[in-house]
Amino acid sequence: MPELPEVETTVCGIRSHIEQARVIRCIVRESRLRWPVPVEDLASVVGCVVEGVLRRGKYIILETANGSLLLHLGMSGNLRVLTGSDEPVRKHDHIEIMFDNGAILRFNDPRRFGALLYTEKWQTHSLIAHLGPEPLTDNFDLDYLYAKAKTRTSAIKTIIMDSQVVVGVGNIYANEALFRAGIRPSRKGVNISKARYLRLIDAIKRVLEQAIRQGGTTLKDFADTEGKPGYFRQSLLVYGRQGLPCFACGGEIRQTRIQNRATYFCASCQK
DNA sequence: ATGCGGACCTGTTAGC
DNA sequence: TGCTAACAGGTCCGCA
Repeated sequence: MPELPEVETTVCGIRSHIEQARVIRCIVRESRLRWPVPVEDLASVVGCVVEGVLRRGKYIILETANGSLLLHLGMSGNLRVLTGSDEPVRKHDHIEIMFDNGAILRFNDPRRFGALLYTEKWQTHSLIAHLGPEPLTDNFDLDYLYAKAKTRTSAIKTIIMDSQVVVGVGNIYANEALFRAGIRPSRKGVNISKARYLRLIDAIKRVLEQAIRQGGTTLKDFADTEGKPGYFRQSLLVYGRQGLPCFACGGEIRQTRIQNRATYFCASCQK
């Protein structure tokens, strides 16, 4: 489900409710997520104040003085904030984190590709330590990406979806950014000029920023922390549009597979 | 060191 | 209508 904009939307949605609130209880109904939820370790943060709600790549971090919770939404995960009257527990509501101000964080994840982990120091955690730069910072620039891509033999789409190269670019936004940059997803990264990498970096930043402004992309079931969908779907130019006319030239959008992921492009606009 | 396929899951949809 | 297969927003791991 979630790529960077959806995770960012989620983080912004929960922050005002739980920052500076104290964790009073964690309920784990289903511990079989991507990795077993370390129920014992979660006790470390009970009684602690959430001092920061951060995002690194697609990981959500709840920071306390006694360690942090690391949350990943996987493909189908969703976080809701409950405040008032409780809503009934539904299928796949696996985890609940309760706070002293009455707020409840409820994690729902049908496919269970998501994760909840505890770490004393998230910055050096093995899942975080080797991540590439954040795409919306100045660290993600032409010199960096050009140098990085030159060492790779794979398609540019594969390269920008590699979280060791840059975090947060999932399948939807990789397709969208490559269309906006006029680059064929299958083109080898080594065969792209500096000028075109500049367009690509610009396109990645623009598409992610726009998606964040619109609350992410709801294809089927993404919802923000209040249960509302994201509206970037209406701004998708190629994703899911196979057989339909290209918005730029009228040609037919084609679908193929790269790294076994659905890939969409316009053969005349993207070379 | 990089690249690829498989693995982890459930739910929805397309096809017969 | 009903069964089956394919596919879905992610990404780690093991092997070549």
